[in-house]
Amino acid sequence: MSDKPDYKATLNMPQTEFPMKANLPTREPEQLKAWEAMDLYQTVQKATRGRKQFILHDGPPYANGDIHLGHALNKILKDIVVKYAVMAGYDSPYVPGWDTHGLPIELAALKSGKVDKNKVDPIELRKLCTETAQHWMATQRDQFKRLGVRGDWEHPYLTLQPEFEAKEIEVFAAMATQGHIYRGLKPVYWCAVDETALAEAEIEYADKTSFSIYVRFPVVDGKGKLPEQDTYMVIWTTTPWTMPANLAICLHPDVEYGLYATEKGNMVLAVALAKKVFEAVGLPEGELKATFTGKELEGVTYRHLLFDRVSPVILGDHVTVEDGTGAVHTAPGHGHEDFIVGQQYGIPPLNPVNEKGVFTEEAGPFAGMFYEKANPVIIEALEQAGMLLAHGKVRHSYAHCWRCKNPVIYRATVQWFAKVEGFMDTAMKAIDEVQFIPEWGHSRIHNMIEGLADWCISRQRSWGVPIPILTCETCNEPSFDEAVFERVANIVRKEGTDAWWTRPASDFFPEGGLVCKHCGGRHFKKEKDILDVWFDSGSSHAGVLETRPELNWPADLYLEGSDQHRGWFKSSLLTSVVARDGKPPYKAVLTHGFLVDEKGRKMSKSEGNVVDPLKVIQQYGADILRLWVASTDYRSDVAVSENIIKQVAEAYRKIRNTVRYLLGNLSDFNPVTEAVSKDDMLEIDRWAMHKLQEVVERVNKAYADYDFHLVYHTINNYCSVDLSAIYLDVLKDRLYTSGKNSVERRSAQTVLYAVADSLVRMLAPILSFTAEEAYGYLPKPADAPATSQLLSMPKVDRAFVNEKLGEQWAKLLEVRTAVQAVLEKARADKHIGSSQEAQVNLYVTGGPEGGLADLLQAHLSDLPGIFIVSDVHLFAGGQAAPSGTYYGQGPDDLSVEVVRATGEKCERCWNYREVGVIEAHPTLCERCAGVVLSANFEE
RNA sequence: GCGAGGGUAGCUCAGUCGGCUAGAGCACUCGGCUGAUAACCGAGAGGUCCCGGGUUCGAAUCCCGGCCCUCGCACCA
Repeated sequence: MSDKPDYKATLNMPQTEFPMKANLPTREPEQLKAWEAMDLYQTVQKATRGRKQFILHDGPPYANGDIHLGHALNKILKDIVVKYAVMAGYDSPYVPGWDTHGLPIELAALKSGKVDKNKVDPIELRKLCTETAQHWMATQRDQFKRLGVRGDWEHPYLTLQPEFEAKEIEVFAAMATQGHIYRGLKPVYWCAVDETALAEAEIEYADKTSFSIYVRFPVVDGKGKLPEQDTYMVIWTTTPWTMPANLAICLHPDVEYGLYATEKGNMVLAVALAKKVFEAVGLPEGELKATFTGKELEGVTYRHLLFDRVSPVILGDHVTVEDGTGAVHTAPGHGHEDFIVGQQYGIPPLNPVNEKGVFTEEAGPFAGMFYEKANPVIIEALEQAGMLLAHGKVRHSYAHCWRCKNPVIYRATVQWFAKVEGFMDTAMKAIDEVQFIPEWGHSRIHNMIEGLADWCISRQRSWGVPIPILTCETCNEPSFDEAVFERVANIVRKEGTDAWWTRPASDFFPEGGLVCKHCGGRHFKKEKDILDVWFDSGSSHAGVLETRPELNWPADLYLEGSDQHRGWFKSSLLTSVVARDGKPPYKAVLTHGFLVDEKGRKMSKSEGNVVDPLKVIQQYGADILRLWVASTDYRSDVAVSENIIKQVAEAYRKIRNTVRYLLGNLSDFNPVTEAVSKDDMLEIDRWAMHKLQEVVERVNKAYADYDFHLVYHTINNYCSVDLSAIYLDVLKDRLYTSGKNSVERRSAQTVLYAVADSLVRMLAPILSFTAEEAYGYLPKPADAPATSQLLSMPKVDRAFVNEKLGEQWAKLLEVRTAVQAVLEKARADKHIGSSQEAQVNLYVTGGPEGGLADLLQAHLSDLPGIFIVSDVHLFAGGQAAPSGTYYGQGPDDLSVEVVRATGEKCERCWNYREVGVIEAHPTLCERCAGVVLSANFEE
């Protein structure tokens, strides 16, 4: 031994290669490669085969564009659920999917310029669409993988896969053969310039100047309420060209209508609007002769003078008294509400406008005119017929085609529908079996289905699954022949849906040909429309759960944003209850909210508050994004901003450092051979084990309840308070200065190992990268799995649950807090610096048996360690009160005094003690000298 | 307009059979340590529990009425 012994070298300082700096953006991709190399997904699947299943069925995102934060939120939540399920003992396969058909992809393909929009062959276009969809699917797949999401990425499901399409056709067939599919007229947005129907998504609103006309219709049958001479219903409209299609006038049942005598006859209009209307038509306000509710006027009829047609007055809740006359011109062929209310009264839509926007013969004198050009002509005709009260111009918001920017019209066209009425009750009954999380999801979807109109499932496009209907060329009646559907499904299963376009209709005939049930015709044509993409994704429960051997129908869980109550949850439910015997496709539905910024505003490019997940990954790492997801209560809206991400990154560092410190103190610990049994543990270590059980219990419950933010907060608090600020701080002296193999040190390490091991497990579903990294540094038994993701969740070890111990230590920690307050006073005056420079005197008057005095007395030898001071003196039984400069009150009647510690600073443990008791080590306290001596002896 | 959900420190969240002075972590400020060191420990400051009524001895919590935000629907004749 040299003259200047290096006592620091005799300490057991933490040692670990686990880096403090996470450097996630570079480390994570390496981890991903390692997972790829070990085929993580299949490895987990193999290891969990045969267990009880928990199937989360992935809702397919639309394969169009890079992922945004909403995607990331959704996929990370799913990943947490699935990883927890596996760790909780289930076989939980995860097959991700994509929605690959539909308009946005078709438009993107058209926009690519590789095909001529006006003369493109459907097959050519569909090929291009396939490429577009595949491209984005691959892009998104890589981005999802980068998030650390574990799934069967090599075998995802796509709605364009033949097997999926065949199943979808079978679902359609089931609906059709049960009589739930029909063909009908429905007004859709129509661009007369592009000559195509437009989806809602292709509409944009812009200001437009329109005509504004007031029109009167003479009453024919007043139903005993209205006079039939010189009496008129008065309406207002901004679209004169829809007058030829007028088939009704709609009133609100509860609005008050007045019969006004004017110089132009008796007029019926809403009382609330009378003043405005008379002003607008330039008449003195008429004399109010009688009033009626709308309801009382139902069934009154009036004459359309341009077409000599008698039509009814009907009722509708959509009527308001904000504009117009309170009596709404109703043309079921040209308006959505008009169509619906018309349906209720059995008034079929009249559409005298062709696909070019030109009036047909049905429009009589206006036939051949472009609808917009007809406006002034019609106004003139109304004037001639004595119907026009006034005309002017108005500027208002109006729907335009997003591609050609021209105003669009509503136009009734032939569409295919699912008759929801036929299975609405079944659907509502089915959801009673479903668990909704949060619970309000049930009423939300219930209300939605209750008010559901028929589902328009046809689209006049090429990129999708065809409606597999053959129509008789002779009588134009559709065939619902089961054998045809079966044939289509079988061919599609082999060749994909291109076959519908490439093969002749006769290829889909059953053996022996097809005969029209109505006219006996033998020639059929193929339906040209395709199915709504919601029908695609709505069939995924059949197309995926029933076709993959590792999955099963129904799913245990669907997990999507709350907008999917109206979307995927609904469409899946509707197809399922029809095609699968009234059963819902899911046992539980979990929803998350939407992304907003710190102020609660939705994310939008124009607001500049959009957070890009790819950038967050680049800057902070996927684990930060994952931790952010876990930190939020996702059931309501989820706030995110640069600032919030930064804060999560801070919390991450705390957790990481805690884990690092644990690992550092376990570098020389073998949990198999060196663990200390419970009975040999120090009391504070048993208390730490007790606290760990509490945390494990709370975390398990939080996971099971999908309360991931409680997992986050529990672990965060645990790391900061119980571990870092209390237990680990107290432990330092013992870990560093005790003999390497002493029971004191091994006892602490036994706890630290349990804590580190549990933390890795509890964190694995959330901080998948970091948990895996830490797992690599954790001492492990020989049979430990190759990945942290195959560990089980820690279970509460009842042997360590000790409520009494918990209470006692809660009290001791209260005393500790009081001591720290007094230490702080002494420190503020520079009386002490390190707390080890202090001695603490505790004054307490005995109190009841088992009271504070007893508690302190029993733990007297532990107290210096707990307070991290050099000495503690206890004065129980009413001895002298504190007389020093630094004192304060503790719990009960405890007084705390801080004085400078006596003795000298031990060079090794820095406590103030009597040093030099053992001559060989004149600067060490007796304990340290002993440790050093026996260490030398061992060597 | 209708339906659903939400509003507690700067941030993320606890807190309901109504009950101590509304809590935690982080961030912030100040201090300590220098044997977890781009760490660690301590202390402090920080709140009109969205607003206004009501019930009650007592309301973040229950009731009524507003405001704001989010999702969905409807409307824009």
